[in-house]
Amino acid sequence: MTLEVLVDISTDDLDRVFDYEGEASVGSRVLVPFGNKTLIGFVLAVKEKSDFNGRLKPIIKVLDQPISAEMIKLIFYMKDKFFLRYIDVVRLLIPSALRFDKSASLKRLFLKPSDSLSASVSFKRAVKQAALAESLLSLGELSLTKAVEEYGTSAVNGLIEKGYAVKFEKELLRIPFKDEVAENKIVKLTDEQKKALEIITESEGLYLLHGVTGSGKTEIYQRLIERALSNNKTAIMLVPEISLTPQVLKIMRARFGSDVAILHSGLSDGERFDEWTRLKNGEAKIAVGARSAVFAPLSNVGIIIIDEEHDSSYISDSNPRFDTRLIAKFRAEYNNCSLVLGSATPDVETYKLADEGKYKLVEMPNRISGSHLPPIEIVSMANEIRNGNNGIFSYALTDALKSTVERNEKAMIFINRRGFSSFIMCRDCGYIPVCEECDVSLTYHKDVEKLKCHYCGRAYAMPSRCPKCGSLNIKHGRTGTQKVKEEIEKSIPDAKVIRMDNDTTARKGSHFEILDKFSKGEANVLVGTQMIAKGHDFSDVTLVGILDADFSLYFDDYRSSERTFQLVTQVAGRAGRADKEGKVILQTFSPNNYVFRFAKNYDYKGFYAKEINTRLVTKFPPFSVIVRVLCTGEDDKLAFETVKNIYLKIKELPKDNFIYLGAMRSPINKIKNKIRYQVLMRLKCEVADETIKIIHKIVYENKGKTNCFVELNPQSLN
DNA sequence: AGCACGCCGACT
DNA sequence: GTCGGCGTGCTC
Repeated sequence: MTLEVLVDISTDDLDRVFDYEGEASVGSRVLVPFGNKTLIGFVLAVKEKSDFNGRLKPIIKVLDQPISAEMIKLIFYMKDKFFLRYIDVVRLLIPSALRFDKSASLKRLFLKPSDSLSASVSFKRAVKQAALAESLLSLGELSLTKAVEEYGTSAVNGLIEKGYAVKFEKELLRIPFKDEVAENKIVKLTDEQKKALEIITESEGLYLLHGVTGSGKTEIYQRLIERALSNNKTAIMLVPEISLTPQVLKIMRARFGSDVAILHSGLSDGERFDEWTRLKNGEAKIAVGARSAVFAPLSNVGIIIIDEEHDSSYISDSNPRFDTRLIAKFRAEYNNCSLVLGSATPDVETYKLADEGKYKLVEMPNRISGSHLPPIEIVSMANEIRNGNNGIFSYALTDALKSTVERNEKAMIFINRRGFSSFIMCRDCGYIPVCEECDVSLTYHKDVEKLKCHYCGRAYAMPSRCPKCGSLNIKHGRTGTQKVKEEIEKSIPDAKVIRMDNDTTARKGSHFEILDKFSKGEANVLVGTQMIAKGHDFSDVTLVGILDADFSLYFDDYRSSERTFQLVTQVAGRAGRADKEGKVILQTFSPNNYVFRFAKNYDYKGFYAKEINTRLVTKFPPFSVIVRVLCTGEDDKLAFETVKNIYLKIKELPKDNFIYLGAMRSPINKIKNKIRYQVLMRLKCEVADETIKIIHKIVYENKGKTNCFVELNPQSLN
């Protein structure tokens, strides 16, 4: 038989199948001779006869069959939809262990005591060896890695040399967090939850579950998973990477035990392989994880859930670029099961789909505890300055912090810090310069002392005084967590402040340590960036402070209003769960902005109505598609020639397809010594699909040696 | 991705 | 004369 084999090398030239002679089924992993070396390949199709003009080489051997029929279809779908290389998709589908380990065996080395070892053996001065011998005797065996970790290589080798211990191989699948089990609380559903569940289980389809923080969405998810399992099916549940905390995992383990397999970026290759294998061979039936878990090797999927559906981590913005939600939709359709997107603040684009009836909208507007969402107090920072307060904290927030600490309760202070470019704002009137063409706020570029629009590239002179009120107090800059911590400690000596941001969580696991300290009460004020916004439930947080709420509001992104609304809602939801009422203080220079007006009332629908109208008028997504072709390279001239060619070719397309089309230096025009040019455009929806196809083709044909990539609705335009 | 083939400069 | 630079092309 002739096999169409995809070879495990990621280049454009090799992004096609090669014919081989052999017997293997579709989805097999095979070893093939390629050129003068041997490579791992994947059988994508089988046929009787090859039309290759030459003699076919036979495959060397069939290794296993890691790719299911569904996944084969998914490969073609993703290639077509996201313009990816076949092999890059395959690499998403299989654990990396299958790409290197020749036999990818599940065997691992263990250590066990030999017959000559007994408790009476004396080790004299070899303390470590004695300790190792003791634990071997009491435990019977120890994995080699663990033995080395705890007792050191010399002790392990010493014991083996003396003949007291022997190495042996054993099959083992590691189960992450298997010991971390919380108690499984059986809860009674509220009427609202019952109703939501009823709607979702009525028929297979696409659902948007819009429920406020604390409305009990997790319980709904678990019931849906239970239902799938009892129908002898499997389940996939996706959560944003940062909310994939031990808490979440414990809850799932408590409910479903070892039926759960966890897939996320923190796993080692071995752990990932193990979890993948348990899903593949049916030992585990539920895949829980970040976006890559959407590729879980499950068959007969009964439910797919995406929690915090609006989270930007579901869109991969590098290397293989894809939208997890579309893949989930593909799998749901293939398996004829439901897809449930859950959020308190859905993506505006998703909500529009629900509005149009493409997703069935299920609503849970109330908290299960019956408690209210915490009231949000909006403080005008311009007013504070007028009243003589030039600090980071408003009087109101300082007072609230003091009394929270006095009452022995906890507070969270949230600093908004997205991206690394900054905008300019008048500290007196709140004026923000925007682009005359695009109506998005301008970004300050220190290197050239200019303000730039990231959507059209236009540059403006940096004003020395506010064009609106004439104030000289117009500036940029931001506050870090360190500074905030010091300020609090200075004004409230009793506060025990802990901070959490990229700097303090660089080390693996430090994330959890910080949250643990805060949870146990070793600290009573948590200062942090985005990462404190999600998922963590601390029962006794009664105050949430949001500093600089504007920072993301004027971020140079058409989604900045949406992001800010989501952020404020999410952060506010951290206050006052369980029995204690909480409150939120939001500091801003634009207290009258509609985002805050709607956020104050937790009025998502009101916000949506306003926002979708703005998008319609300004012709931003979902009423257009933004496409960016980014070309980078060390050779300025070459990169410039490339963008120029690509731009001119794109310009030949019907003018009517574009709302905007331009070529320019990228706003940050050099990264790691590589020059960056870009072609930026906004396409009309009706022609977007076909135009994007053509653009990909143009880029492919013209890029030469320049690095080029096409981004759709990019998260950032740096 | 590798690796062979191939055509011009500096060298024991 | 030759060794070797890496540009171009091919891999079923």
